[in-house]
Amino acid sequence: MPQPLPFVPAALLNVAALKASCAGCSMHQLCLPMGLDSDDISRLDSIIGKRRRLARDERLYQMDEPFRNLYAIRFGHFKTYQVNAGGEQQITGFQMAGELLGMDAISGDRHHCDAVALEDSEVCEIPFARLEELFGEVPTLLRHFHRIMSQEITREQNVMLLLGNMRAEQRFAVFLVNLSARYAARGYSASSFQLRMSREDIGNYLGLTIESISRLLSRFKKQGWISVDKRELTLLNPAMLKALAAGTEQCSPMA
Amino acid sequence: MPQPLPFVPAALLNVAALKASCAGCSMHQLCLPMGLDSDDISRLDSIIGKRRRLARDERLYQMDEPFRNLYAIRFGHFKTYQVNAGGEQQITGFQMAGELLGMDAISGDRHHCDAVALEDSEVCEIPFARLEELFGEVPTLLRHFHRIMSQEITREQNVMLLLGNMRAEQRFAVFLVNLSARYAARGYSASSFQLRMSREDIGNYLGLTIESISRLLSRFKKQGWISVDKRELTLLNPAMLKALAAGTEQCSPMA
DNA sequence: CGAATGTTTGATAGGCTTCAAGTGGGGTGG
DNA sequence: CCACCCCACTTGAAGCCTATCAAACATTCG
Repeated sequence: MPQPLPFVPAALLNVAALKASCAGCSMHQLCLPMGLDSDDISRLDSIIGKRRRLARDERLYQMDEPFRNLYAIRFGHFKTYQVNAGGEQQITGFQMAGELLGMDAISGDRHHCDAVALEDSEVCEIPFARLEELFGEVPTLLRHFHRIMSQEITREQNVMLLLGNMRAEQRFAVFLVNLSARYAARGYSASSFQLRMSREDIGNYLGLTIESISRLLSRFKKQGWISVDKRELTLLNPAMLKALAAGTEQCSPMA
Repeated sequence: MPQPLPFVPAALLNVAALKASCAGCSMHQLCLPMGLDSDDISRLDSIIGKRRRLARDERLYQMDEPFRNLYAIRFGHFKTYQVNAGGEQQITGFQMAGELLGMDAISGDRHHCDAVALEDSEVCEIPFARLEELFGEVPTLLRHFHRIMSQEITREQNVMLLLGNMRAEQRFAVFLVNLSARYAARGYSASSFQLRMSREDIGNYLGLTIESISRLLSRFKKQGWISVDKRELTLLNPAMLKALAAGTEQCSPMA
């Protein structure tokens, strides 16, 4: 089921030309065109390749595939994961509308992980070679691109902190609070949203098992901090969850 | 004690002008100027700020400090770490000569972690604003910079895999093999080197305790895979360590 | 309706942490 | 010069958090 695009006047969505451009995309305030004037946006538009729709579980790219494009998510959700020699996989992130996929492929000219749609989704193909050409003409774009890459670095550092130092309860609270903030930034409810990923995916991302995630959900529910029905989630006590995430509030045992 | 600079003809080192330039730096094949012709290297030289020496345990920058410069390590070693609200710290990386510090600060205009010298070290200050100007004139430099940032992203993804999926033994093997490869790339011995960081730092980085690191060192020594004397380390069975790191070889219990 | 998949819950086990004590080297001050 | 102390490290014992194993339950889809 495709995601609704909130906060975009219907008039804009009805104009095909605009709809197919960055200016008309509901995500342009969060995505690559952030901060560009309309002139520069149209320059960016001119290099954007075709849009690509993916069904749930469809793969956008695969590890070791040659790198040609970055991808901006128009709507939908993705996960990215690595597979090591032993066949174990580690999910390195969940991405949503307005976020950029593929930056880890720049250094080696081939993709370093797999990207898979968690639901029916659509991305903009951004040919990286042409983007590089554009950097010379649009310094604002270049600076914003650097910020995006840097942000990805800090995001991963935060995950390292999570995986290296936190107990299961805190990890899970961080995960929920993070999702909440990102939905809020997109104009969705901060307290009520749908988990697009399976319990197994969450566990893999957080360095825990599916059973642990299930138990955490049950415990948080029993404490009255959240309510869950399948993948429909509501944060009933965001303050407590934030305190848990920050480490202000103590961890209680899993039993 | 300052590190020796290997593989640089003494003639070069004796010319002060060259010594102070990227062209004369033993790390220019690994560092920012990689792949630049001599013309572009001198352009890069012209924007490089002052060199800065740091004593062991001295801090290069601190979290939340305003971001002005990237730093290229000329010699020595650093660690970078985050501190969360609860005061817990997580080391996000160990950096050595030829590597770049501070890229995580671009997105927020302030440093996202602390950087501390593990021994007497020297860095080149690279004013980021001037570097950005130079990007417009030297596309090769820009492309290499993107590769460096992307490489940092993939490095962190590998750490996420390590922290999320691996047992203590495998983590430690990955750590040793990684150090070995980086020293080899710098012309040092791949099998024999000094650990510049404390056991506690290693443990913090790998998501383990100092006691676990100590036990791992003892076990690896007992197995004949390494020899250790204080911080002097020799890999006696690199193949086994690589197999452990890859997950090909099974983990044995810690007892 | 039945098989397959995803999830929940319980019992047990194990790997690593925590707590504790001891070792050893380097530096300092007498 | 040497005794002392401090710090980093090592080693042992016990406990806990989470994984693993197992089974039941729910849901989806053919």
